[in-house]
Amino acid sequence: MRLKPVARKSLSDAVFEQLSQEIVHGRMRPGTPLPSERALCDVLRVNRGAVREALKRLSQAGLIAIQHGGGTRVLDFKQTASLDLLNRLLFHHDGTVDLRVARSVMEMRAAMAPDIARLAALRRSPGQVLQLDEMVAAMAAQEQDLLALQVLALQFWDLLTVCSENIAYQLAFNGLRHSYEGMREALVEVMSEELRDLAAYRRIADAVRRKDGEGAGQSAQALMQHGSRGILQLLAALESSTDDQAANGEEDDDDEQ
Amino acid sequence: MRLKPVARKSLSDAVFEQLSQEIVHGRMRPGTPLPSERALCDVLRVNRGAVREALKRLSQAGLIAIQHGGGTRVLDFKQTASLDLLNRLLFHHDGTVDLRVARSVMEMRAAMAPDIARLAALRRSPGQVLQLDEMVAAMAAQEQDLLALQVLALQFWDLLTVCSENIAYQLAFNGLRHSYEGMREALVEVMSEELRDLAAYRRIADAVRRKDGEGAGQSAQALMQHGSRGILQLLAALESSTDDQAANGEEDDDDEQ
DNA sequence: TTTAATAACTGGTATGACCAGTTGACCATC
DNA sequence: GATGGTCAACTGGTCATACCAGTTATTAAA
Repeated sequence: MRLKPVARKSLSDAVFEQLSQEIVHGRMRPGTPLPSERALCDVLRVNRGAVREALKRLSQAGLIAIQHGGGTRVLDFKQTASLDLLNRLLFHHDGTVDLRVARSVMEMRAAMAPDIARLAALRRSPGQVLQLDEMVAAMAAQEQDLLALQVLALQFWDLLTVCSENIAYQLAFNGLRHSYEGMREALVEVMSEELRDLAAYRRIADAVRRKDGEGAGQSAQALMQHGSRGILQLLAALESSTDDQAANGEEDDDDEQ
Repeated sequence: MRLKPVARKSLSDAVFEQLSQEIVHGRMRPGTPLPSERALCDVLRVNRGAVREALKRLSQAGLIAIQHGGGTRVLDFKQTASLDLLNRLLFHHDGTVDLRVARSVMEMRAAMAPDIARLAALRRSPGQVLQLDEMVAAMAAQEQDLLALQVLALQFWDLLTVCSENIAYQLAFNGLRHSYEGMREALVEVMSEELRDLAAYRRIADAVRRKDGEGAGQSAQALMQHGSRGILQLLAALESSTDDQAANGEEDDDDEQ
């Protein structure tokens, strides 16, 4: 019997959740005016303060635009939202994972990792080298447990990102991690090849010790490649079997003129 | 006579601004408990609703953690915030640009651009090819005006990111763009070499037309490299001339053991 | 010493009033 | 016909005052 802490949501959280889902899943198109705050109070049966707190958060997240006296309208979140929206986009309303979003996350991960490793090698402190060694040792000790390896791998990359001394990478990593953790357990099998490749993590850590930026980058790229392969294959297979939205033309087109 | 819309901030915006600056600039360390909502009302001379709206936004931005009944404390934003915090980090309290943050943005940009171009080449629609052509043509027409070129280049990359059909890249690009626009005019000179290299943009657009992912990626990498060079040199020069916080040891160390 | 009740915090919700900005209809003016 | 003023009916923004709900340190009882 595995019990989890009961989720406790404040009213404004619930309002935020409902409205953001409506917007993100396309039930409220960009440009659509939102009901007035007082109208939302009526519909949602909460006080105006709760509604306002939620609207302020939606505004900050880039989902809506509020104008004093003029009303509130839905924005195109693809142009205005930031990475922390990923975990909301990751799941369909039925709880299944949106594979296009998952693929996006894996692609971005693969592009960033080599440069993170490269910079980490150039800028790491001596103490961080030791931390990386401990990390790799911990992974070697957990070689059997894929889930534990996955967590450790995440921590490994977290540490490497800190070593890179690049605040943009750190913040982007935070956003990616939040969404990645949402699908982590679902991916543990397809990523087993990457997770078990302890030698690759070793190579990265060694290159970082040598301050060998290129070596670290290449090792990271190799690790990402043979790790992402399985996922991309899985996604391609699932996509070809679910051609439900294939309304428009497919590949091998030429310029229409 | 160039007039701009007058800036109008709501109270909760002002509160959010003040508190986030306090946190981001390190005057409130992670773990520090915030004053209670009622205490903040007293200090800031605003009603509790305004304070609560601001706190909810700070919580969503990953800067604080609110616990019902338990109080509110400051988080380590480097571990919990997302990319949209960049534009707040970019400026010191005196208004000058934080060069470490600027360097981070340029590095991340350089790492993402080649993969964005690669994916765009693989997934673009015929219509998007035409849009890219128009974009390059518009840049050729503005060859003299660096500021206009900079704006167009930003739009070029925006379009390319849309072509990549990678939602993570799109969201990350939004975050980077917001911070980039904050330092855009300051960088126009150092980036002139990149902005004037219309042939490179042409090469990328052509590779995208040919669905040549590798070609597009390489062209993008080349463009980024010779564009970022000037900036990194500038940053290195400025850093070496301002060695004020060089309390700890410098390079060429070895493992302490 | 341990445990249970409690008082004094904390944040969360509710209500009703009023201030302030926007919009559109209407109207006088030019 | 175009311009600018007036006004009513929206919209969001601010405020004060309750009270509910959860946490924590204190205190009294076992």
